[in-house]
Amino acid sequence: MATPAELPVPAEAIDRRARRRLETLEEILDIAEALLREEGVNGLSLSEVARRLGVQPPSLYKYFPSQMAVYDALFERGQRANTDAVLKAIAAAPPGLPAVIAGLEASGRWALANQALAQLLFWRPLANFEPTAHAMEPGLEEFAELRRALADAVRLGQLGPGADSAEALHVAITLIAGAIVTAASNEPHLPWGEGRFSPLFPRLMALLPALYPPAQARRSRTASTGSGSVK
Amino acid sequence: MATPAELPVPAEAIDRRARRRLETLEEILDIAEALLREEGVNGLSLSEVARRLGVQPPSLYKYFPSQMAVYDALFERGQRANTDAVLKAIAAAPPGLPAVIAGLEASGRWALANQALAQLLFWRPLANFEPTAHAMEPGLEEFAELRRALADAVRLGQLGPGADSAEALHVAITLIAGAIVTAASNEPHLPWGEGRFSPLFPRLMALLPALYPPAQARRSRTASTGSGSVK
DNA sequence: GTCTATACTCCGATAGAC
DNA sequence: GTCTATCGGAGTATAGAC
Repeated sequence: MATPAELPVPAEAIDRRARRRLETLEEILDIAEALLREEGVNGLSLSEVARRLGVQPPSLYKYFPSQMAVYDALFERGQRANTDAVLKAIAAAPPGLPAVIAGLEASGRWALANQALAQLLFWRPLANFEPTAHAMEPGLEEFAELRRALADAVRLGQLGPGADSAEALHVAITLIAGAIVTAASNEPHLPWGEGRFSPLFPRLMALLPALYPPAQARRSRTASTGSGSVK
Repeated sequence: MATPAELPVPAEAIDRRARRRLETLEEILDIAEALLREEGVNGLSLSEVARRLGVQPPSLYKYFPSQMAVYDALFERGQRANTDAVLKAIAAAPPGLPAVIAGLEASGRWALANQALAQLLFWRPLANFEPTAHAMEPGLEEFAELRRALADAVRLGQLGPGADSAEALHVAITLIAGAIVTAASNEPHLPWGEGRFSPLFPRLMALLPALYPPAQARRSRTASTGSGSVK
């Protein structure tokens, strides 16, 4: 099991060791994530992680220098998972506005299904915890991809030129964030699509063309009565 | 200082004692609120409260039966403060849609200025804490008042008849909640009105007439080109 | 209604042997 | 990279004297 110290260590063994180390890192984060799910966003205890991993607490410090480093890794993991859900939904939807809507909805579904991690990402429930720039990166990628989808929507004539802007991205994010936080605070046990709040999401998305009306819509709206009503 | 036990206690003394007790209760909550502000929503420690109050921790149990009871009182206090801000803004604004907007904006200002309390109200960052119905009551009052203001807006022709509904109230709440949570998570140190998110609030409010267009707007919109754009 | 004393559990983190 | 041992606290809550 242990490599005798006096023998030269073959390169494969180093790889194996590195791989094993990565596996342990992931295992620690799996346990930490489960703990957050069970105990709430402030429920991470390194002692409990060690207990579940079957090691003594000091051993964890070979993998993470502090509790906050674990939180930071969880933050990055959450950003990664949320971003993956969004990118996947965007890729699967027709380009343009449908992709924007699909991406935002995927973010909402993910957040309600992972509320403790979502709180870590979307608010700041822990004093003295500031995510590192590295942990934030997936979120930037998500923002960039949503903005690309908005630009597609402008190109396709689904939204007006103003939608190709940082402001439009922020509006879209505000709409999904509102749906998430109202659902989570008022109906934390209901999944996306049930209750009084998350079902409003399609109506909120219909507001994007109202805020950034495409040229055709402007013309057609003046030609027909009552089309000013959104959905 | 202490009333001798063998003497009959005058009624004023009982009142004084009750008043003094209420004062202490408020003082405890003041300290607890300050602690939340300093340490985050999960930073309430009864030992620290006792330290700052200048008593020993066990003494606090004469006022609150448990830590969760303190959290519940803080929850109610937050609801009360937020609701007061909203009601005051509604009362000071012209009735109808301006009152709705003023009320929601007041809620946003309060939330950004009291983020730890706001997290307690608007998300569920603490495992094993469920606010009591009593602590929720001010929130219900706020919802009812906002809905009255929406009904006024319908009566005044500022919004269409659909705005006199629970759904419209939920939409309005979703919009302000989105503004709050995006500002708090992305720019926690900026006050309301600065940064990339809370300044979008007026544009979001302009979406209410887009969702629930009043009769006149429908007519005037068909008569003029380009007015389909919101704001 | 205050205190002392205490029971009990828990935590994050470090030193140093192996 | 694991462990034991330990530091140096933290905390909530209760019992009981005064």
